[in-house]
Amino acid sequence: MIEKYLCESKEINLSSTLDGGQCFRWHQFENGFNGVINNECYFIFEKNNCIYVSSDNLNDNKLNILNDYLDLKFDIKKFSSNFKKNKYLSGLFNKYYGLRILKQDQWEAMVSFITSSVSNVSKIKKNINDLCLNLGKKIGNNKYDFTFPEPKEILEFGETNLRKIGFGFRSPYIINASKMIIEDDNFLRSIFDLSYEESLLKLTSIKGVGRKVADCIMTYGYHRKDVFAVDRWVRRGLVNNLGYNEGYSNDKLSEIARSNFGSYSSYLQQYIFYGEKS
DNA sequence: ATCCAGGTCTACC
DNA sequence: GGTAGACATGGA
Repeated sequence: MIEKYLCESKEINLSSTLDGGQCFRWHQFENGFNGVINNECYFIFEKNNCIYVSSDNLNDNKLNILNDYLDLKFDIKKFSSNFKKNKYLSGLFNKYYGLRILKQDQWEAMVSFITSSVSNVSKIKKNINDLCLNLGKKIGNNKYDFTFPEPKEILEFGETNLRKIGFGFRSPYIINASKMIIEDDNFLRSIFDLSYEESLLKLTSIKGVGRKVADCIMTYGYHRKDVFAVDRWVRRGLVNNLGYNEGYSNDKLSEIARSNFGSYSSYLQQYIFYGEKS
């Protein structure tokens, strides 16, 4: 295990970022979190006001991957300075400074957010980790060091077994998504090249993916910053604290917020979500 | 116990 | 284009 410096502690808040509802398989251990990126295990931790990472064969390439995954190049200070006039938003930035949006794997994000519908973070975590424990390959010594299963592996596991491990009515959606990805091996990759509207259309062609889930997939899996996912929590923030019309549907609110905030959308949404939940 | 959870689909107006 | 009801399950 090699250990390397990543950044100062103030640059990233590990618990709100790695365990704040945008991803579901980083696990707290002592002063940090264990997790998997690109089928490799990492431990990210805090020590002496700095963030470090340890991992096997931690070379420059893996360090770059990690910097990218954690979105460390994103300038939170510059971003948040655009909203100093707004009491609610500047309050969120003061309170949760260091919360970042992770650049996650597309397939994992897709399955995770199909699973998220009418669920809660602790149950989504249970579902997603059970899926990996049952179907993933063991790649490390910690309890949750498993790969995320490929579409083929999930398809072979089948709807009945997904129901058995607690995915409920989302089970057929995940099976169907697996089929679509297998039948069109360019499906996931192609979305990187599409406009927002085209991406939305393509993602919502998957059963179980509506606008909200599609927005989450684009935000966390495709790393788009011009996306404003509106769920029941973000809705509360928009309506109660930013003066948005209570009569509007979540879809409409998402559309309006997105046009108001442009490339600031995803990060604003993340701070609002975290703030409303806390 | 009863309610609620990062919604979506279907059927129908 | 908008909306009741159904949908599985587990945590609080």
